[in-house]
Amino acid sequence: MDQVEIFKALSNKTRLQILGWLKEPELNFPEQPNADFENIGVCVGQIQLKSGLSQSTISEYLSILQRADLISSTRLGQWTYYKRNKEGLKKLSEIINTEL
Amino acid sequence: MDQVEIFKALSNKTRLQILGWLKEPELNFPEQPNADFENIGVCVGQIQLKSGLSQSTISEYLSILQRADLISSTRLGQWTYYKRNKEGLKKLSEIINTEL
DNA sequence: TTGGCATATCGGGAAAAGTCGATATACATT
DNA sequence: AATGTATATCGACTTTTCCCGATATGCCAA
Repeated sequence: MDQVEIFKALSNKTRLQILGWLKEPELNFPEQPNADFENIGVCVGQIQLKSGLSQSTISEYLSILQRADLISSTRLGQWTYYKRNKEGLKKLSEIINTEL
Repeated sequence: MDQVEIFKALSNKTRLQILGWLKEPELNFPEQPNADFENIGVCVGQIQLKSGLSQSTISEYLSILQRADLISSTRLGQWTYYKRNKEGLKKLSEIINTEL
């Protein structure tokens, strides 16, 4: 994954917020039946609702974050759940500490 | 400083390279008379030369990085020297570790 | 198998970023 | 004061990003 793409993914207010929300899903999203926040994540609809942006925009933003390895997704039935990707975030932290 | 602006500053290949070069100036730039790399930094002309981009572009890139608190500048005579800003980089690392 | 949701993808218009050459400014030397 | 050199700013053009509505796809229930 290109480093520039990681920073591009982070250079948007809404996308940064999404990552922040996913860090503490219990605080930022309503209770979810049949899907543990920690293991599975938060579904697209909830994230969209919270963001106030259109469905298509949020879907695209999530895929940008995923391509940058900052989040990962799980499909369950008709829902897609997204959660933080700890490895990707750790790698980013290392880039900053060792290369910049 | 807005977090988004920090990530925008980093979402460009050349600007990332500049930060990398400034991390180890002795390895990346020729000897400089009258200006210690550690204390004062590297002058704009050397950075431009190494980047291959135009003078105006590099001047602007350096000011983008400076506005994001990632580098700082010192004017000495007709030269402006830029160096890494450790505090800003540390703050960035903390943002990633605590907010994302 | 038809209809209804949830999500993804497509096409596009507006705004921002990338990058340049030309010009301005600031300082140093003669 | 005039010239030369280093850097900054301006104006313009091209490319990319933002964000939307419309449409497609995938899955489930009746």
